Amino acid sequence: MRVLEHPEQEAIGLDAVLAALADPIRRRIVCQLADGHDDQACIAFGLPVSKSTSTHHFRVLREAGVIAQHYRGTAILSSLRADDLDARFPGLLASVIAAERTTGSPVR
Amino acid sequence: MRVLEHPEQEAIGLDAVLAALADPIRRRIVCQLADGHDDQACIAFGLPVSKSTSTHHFRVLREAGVIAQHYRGTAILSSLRADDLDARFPGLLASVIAAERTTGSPVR
DNA sequence: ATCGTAGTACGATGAATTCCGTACGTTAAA
DNA sequence: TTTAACGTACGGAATTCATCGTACTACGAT
Repeated sequence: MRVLEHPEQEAIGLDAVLAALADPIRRRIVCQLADGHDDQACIAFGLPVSKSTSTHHFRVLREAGVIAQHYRGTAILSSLRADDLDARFPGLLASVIAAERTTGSPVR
Repeated sequence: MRVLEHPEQEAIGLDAVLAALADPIRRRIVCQLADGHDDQACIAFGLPVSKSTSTHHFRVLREAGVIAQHYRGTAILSSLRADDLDARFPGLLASVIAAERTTGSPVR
């Protein structure tokens, strides 16, 4: 089983996090995770992009330290690293999610 | 005197704001403005880039709606649009500034 | 053992970004 | 009026990014 690299909490960088959250598709993923959908495969997010592009976006989020991923069978389950993010950048994730909810495009 | 375009408060986009704040030079500008240095010309920020690159970064911040700019003589004074940002994306600017202060590179 | 599903690797492409230097415009000061 | 200061416009080079298709691997189910 392949190993999925995750940055340690102290290694999470503001540049990477903000850049990761600057993309609407990635914010959509984050919002769905925040809604509690951390038990579904990447493919089940219904993103309007190809499978390989989807892989790319999940990887950017993981390498930035925004999400954690682990295998379950052939699927990968993702979850928000809300605690790590809030410890390092207090309030940041919450304000971005709130902003996306109020001004972003509705999902579907 | 040339006109400096600024987006209306309702037209400020989360994509543009996050992308603008994802750059360390631009966060440095924002932090200096938050420190009250809104009475100095762009050139006085002591940025480690050329004059034309500096112009570029200030323009990105202005067009994203993060800062306001107006001429005074040949100089341009910039200020944070903290109220507009907080109205549209509550808490976002504050958390980014706090994050930059605690984890970013110190400004000289 | 075969097949299907979830995701990855790789390479390509086009668009956007970062940065620079040079030349120019506008305004204030000498 | 001449000069200096501040910023812009433009063009170019290097880099990064989002996206895709195709081919592949890993795992589970049949």
